[in-house]
Amino acid sequence: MTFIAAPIVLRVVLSLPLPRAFDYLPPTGMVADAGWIGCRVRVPFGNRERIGMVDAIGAAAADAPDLRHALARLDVQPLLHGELLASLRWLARYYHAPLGEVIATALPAVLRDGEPLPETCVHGWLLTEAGRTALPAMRQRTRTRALAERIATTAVSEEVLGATIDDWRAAARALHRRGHAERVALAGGSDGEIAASAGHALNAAQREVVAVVLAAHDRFAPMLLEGITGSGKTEVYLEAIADCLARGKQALVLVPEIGLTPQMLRRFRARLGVPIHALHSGLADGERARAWTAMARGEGRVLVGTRSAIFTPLPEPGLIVVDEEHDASYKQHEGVRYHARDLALLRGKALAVPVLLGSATPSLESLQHALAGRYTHLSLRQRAGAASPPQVRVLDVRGRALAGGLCADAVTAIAAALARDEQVLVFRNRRGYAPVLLCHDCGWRACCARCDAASKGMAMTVHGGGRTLMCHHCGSRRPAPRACPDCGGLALRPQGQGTERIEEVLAERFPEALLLRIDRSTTQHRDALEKHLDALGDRPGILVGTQMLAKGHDLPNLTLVVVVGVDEGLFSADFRAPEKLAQLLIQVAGRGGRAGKPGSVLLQTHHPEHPLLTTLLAGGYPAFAALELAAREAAQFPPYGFLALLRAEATHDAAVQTFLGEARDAFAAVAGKVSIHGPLPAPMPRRAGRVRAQLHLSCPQRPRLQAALTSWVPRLHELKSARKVRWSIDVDPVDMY
DNA sequence: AGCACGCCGACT
DNA sequence: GTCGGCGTGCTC
Repeated sequence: MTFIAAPIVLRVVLSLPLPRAFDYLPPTGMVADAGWIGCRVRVPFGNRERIGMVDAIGAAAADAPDLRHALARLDVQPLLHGELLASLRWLARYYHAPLGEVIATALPAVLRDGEPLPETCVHGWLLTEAGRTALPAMRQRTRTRALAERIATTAVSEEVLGATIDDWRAAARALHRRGHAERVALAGGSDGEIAASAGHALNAAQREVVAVVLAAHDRFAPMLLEGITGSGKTEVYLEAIADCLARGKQALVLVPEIGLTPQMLRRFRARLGVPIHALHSGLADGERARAWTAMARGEGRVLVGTRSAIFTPLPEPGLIVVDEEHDASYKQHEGVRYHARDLALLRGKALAVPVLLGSATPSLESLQHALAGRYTHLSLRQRAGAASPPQVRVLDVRGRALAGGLCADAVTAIAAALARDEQVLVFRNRRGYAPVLLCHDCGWRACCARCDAASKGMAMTVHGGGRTLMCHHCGSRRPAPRACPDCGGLALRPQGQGTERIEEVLAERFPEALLLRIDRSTTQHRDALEKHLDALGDRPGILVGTQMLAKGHDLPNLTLVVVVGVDEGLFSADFRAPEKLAQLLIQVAGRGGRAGKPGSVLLQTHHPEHPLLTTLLAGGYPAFAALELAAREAAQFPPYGFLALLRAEATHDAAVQTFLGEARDAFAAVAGKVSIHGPLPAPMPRRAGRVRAQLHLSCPQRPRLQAALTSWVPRLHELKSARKVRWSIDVDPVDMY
């Protein structure tokens, strides 16, 4: 009897849109064991080489093709292991993305490309013997002298220098040239240069919240901290992190893209007295890898980062904080469409640590968990400072003349503010909403009869050059009316029309005023935004902008906010539009009126009596949220139902239709109780020449939706028509389009 | 995703 | 007579 042992092979995942692994023999002369799992390997792939990750080891399948050898093992110790690897596997299953793509998304670029772990030791600067001799003769009051004095007796880390001396690098170079200073390696993580400072004195409410947070350590404890603007949420985070550090644990802090500012990092550093590692899109690849590695080695104790920071290893986990947890930037909008806040909860559970979600305007998902008792619900309702809340006024624009989208009262108010040498923000709530048909005379808007009956309240959007109305939830169509069915007027127009000319109109009306436009095209990055706003300072002027202006950066001289496009949030094809509108209004209102000057907010609308508006104004966000949650429940929208989208995009409409049609046919076999709608055209064409459409899946039970997706997605990969389109699955979509 | 192989139009 | 269009198929 012959006994042939099947060779032990490496099951390797690669960064490919293929839902499978590839088998390789270990590099020549090596034997694979379980210790290889989570290590990177270089493998031949076709006629190229790629970096992959060992997902598993096992016996070669009997029908295996001729296997090739991996070329090299790149990690002695697994790069990914334990909780993080398990969480990534979960993520791949939940979002129905190939594990290789998930890993490529999770790893810093440098590591994904196969580079070794970077050096993480901290560098500092120290005066040389010659430098110490020369010090007394150095010119007083120069940066160079200040630096020399700082580093005369002990080395100071570059991080601390950066935080305390402006432009220290030039000074260091100057000293180095003369042989007066040298760069030295400090023991990793042992940067004792900054002393932790005591926190601000907390008020009673903050103390109470902190006590609850501190009591919840060493176990999974999801907490929602609902704190109005200026109530001191950050102080609570800092107390919790300080406590976490005192217990010898690491803390991970997620912030929205706009929220990670140098000021914020300085504040953390000063309060906590340890180096703060930062991770955000503005960082060079090498720096990102260094921060990741420092945390992985346990040298880094606190990491503050944006969305992708949720993939940082935490060998000594103590706490995860998600600031502004409702922020849409936590959801990835391409590739693996994960939600960092949801992953924070997943990891917190796996790591058995508290997860602190904070927001002035929590997402309805998180709020619902808190109200149902699944999250500890904490609130801070008083402003720490003395600023009084702004006065909000609704401007009914029905039948009123609009110039570039602004009504006369708004223009008058702007003129008055400018006359007082104050600043004005004209905020456009235009986030790519599809145009809903609206009667300017009476406020009537086109609604889907079918979906309205199901209490979904879906607005219909204008298609076919204004001739057709379409519901983007159920797909039904009907011709657009010529006259308003309610008032018989002829002022039907797509909402939002006309606001494109806001700046022109403002420039004509206020030729003397400083006019600053802030949007994606003028302000690519938040640094540019900060610079624009710094340059503006306190000078009187008008800011025109969208989302970007809603938060951050104090503008003490801003006293008037005019909001245009409120109706887009009230009536939209996106069921999340009201929630986003309410969050924006609260945030924008928070921008006006500081330092004793009362602010005012003007809301232009055709629906001054809309319950969402009146509830928001009378009862604030909590009252609004209660109302909106009830509507979501009636319509079985999240968080009471669960959604997934199959998105497809191509240059030819036929390719998209064919693919989605076949996908829909394939779905019939796996549907169970999951409903499917579509193909629905995406109402906002992203780029000319490309067509986008999607299938909507929904189900009141998450497991059923997941089960259907699990059987369905592999079939999608096999569809021939799939190769002619770009497609992706979006589980728990945030933006419907 | 890349990349190769494979059959049909305008060019040195 | 070739260069090259992107359709289809594969990658351990």
